[in-house]
Amino acid sequence: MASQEDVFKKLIAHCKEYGFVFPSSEIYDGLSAVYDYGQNGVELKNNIKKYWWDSMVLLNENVVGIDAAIFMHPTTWKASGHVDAFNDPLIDNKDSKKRYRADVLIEELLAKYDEKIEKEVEKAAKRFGETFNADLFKETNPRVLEHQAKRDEIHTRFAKALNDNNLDDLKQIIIDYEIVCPISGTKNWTDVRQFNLMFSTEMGSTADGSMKIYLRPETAQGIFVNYLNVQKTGRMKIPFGIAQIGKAFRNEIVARQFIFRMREFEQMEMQFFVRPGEEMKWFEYWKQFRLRWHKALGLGDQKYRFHDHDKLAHYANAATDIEFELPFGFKEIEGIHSRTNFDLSSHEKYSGKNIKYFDPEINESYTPFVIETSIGLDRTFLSIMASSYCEETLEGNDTRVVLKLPIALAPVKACIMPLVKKDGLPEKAREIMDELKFEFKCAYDEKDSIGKRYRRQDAIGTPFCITIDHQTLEDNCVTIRHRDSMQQERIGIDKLKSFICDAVSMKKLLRSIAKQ
RNA sequence: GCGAAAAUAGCUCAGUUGGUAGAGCAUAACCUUGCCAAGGUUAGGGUCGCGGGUUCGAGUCCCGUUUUUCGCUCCA
Repeated sequence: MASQEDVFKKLIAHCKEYGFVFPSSEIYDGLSAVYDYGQNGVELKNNIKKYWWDSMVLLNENVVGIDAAIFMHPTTWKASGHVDAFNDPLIDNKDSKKRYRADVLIEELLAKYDEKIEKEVEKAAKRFGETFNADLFKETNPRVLEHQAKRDEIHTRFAKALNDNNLDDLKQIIIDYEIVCPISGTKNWTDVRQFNLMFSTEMGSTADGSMKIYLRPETAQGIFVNYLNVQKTGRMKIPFGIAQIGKAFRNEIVARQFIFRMREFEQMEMQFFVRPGEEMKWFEYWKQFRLRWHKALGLGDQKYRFHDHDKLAHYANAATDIEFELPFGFKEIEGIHSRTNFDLSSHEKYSGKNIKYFDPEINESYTPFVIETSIGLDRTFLSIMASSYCEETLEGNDTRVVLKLPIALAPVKACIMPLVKKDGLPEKAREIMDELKFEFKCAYDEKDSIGKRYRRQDAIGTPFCITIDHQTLEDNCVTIRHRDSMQQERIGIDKLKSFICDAVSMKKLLRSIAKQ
């Protein structure tokens, strides 16, 4: 039996070979952990987006959408805590494989010199008794002066390195003063690296007039800073939600596992604003709603599980992940967080603007609490691809690779093929295609044997193949061949459109989410 | 980031002690067959990931580098 690892490798190869996912800038050797979606990938991705968007915005009358810019005012990220939380110079010890803040290591060294000086002072104090003048001692004792000189020397270099943001100098200090790892006791250090997960760039073209801005590391803040705009212009009453789909960027130190962790990725987020004290009720509601969304895809209920967080982030008072079983184990696909009023309060503080909501029902003004549902689009894409990829052995030891994608999400819904490339069959096939192409994505194929053409469509997950044969010209019926069962049925051309429209519609999925 | 492995045509791979880059599949054209892939003829496609070095000569040996996969680490 093929190991899970092999399955994953095959899936990656399949994604490339059939135009789902390509490595970015491949002709230049690629760019680490950045991928492009191909002709089939983009269709699948767009369908996932539509499924999510419709489930949020159509099924919930108190949820509306926005599309905020990727660039935001830099203070946004101070308020959200992103700037302070992750802006440290880090260094790894290669032996213990432990990571330290370089500035903290140096500060500890300075503290050691302070300790040494204090010890000298204490010793002297004991010797001289009450007549001891500590300040005078510090200024004159050669050992203290030596320590002090060394300390000052380190401190000066340290301050300069920090001021210049010079990581090489920081490392040089660690090397020059022989700082060792507290665990391994060795001096085998990596270079010092700035560990800021946010990508930054300059806005404004003149050197002195420019401003450092960030590519958003999450889409949520675009919703928070707009919540009052939406509430007022949309006459929204709490509880209400704002949905958004968009790119976010994180400069991950280690980004791996294909499109599971990328530096540029897409999120589908909804922030739901509730009355303080009612957040747990809504947290539970959205947990169940979101799980129904996943399960409606029919990938297998046993592949999902909740994972509650023990350690909560600085903004949350409850958090759970929806995990999905990928070839490399159960992994987080979606997070559902009770974010309290951390973000809104913080934006209120930093902006100085009053963004409280006046609740007419209880005649009170308050900062709403927030329940967030945040799903990774690329991870969802991967989970769907991984569980749809299927190698089948058929009669006669024949094999086929088939992508059993949820029909509503398939990139191509139908492939129209004339049985032979003559006798007017191609013309008839084109005629049918010209009618269907207004309804859904169709493909046309007349090359190679019919069996070969079926296999090609199986590989990209096309649910229906429509074959036009000689009999079609007489009775106006075609053969529909089903992807999963490989069964065929005859159907009148006049019924074709409604048959496929019905089968590929997202309505069935949406209905099963709506009814509890 | 550390450690290990890998990189040759779109895909899967072969390439001997260093001696003129190959196969199958795929792609395109034409012919043939016609309901579950792999009939015939022909064509296109590779400075062997990239850069150095050793050598008369490097896909092959050495060094560096990039990318990918795995383990550890990290993941607001």
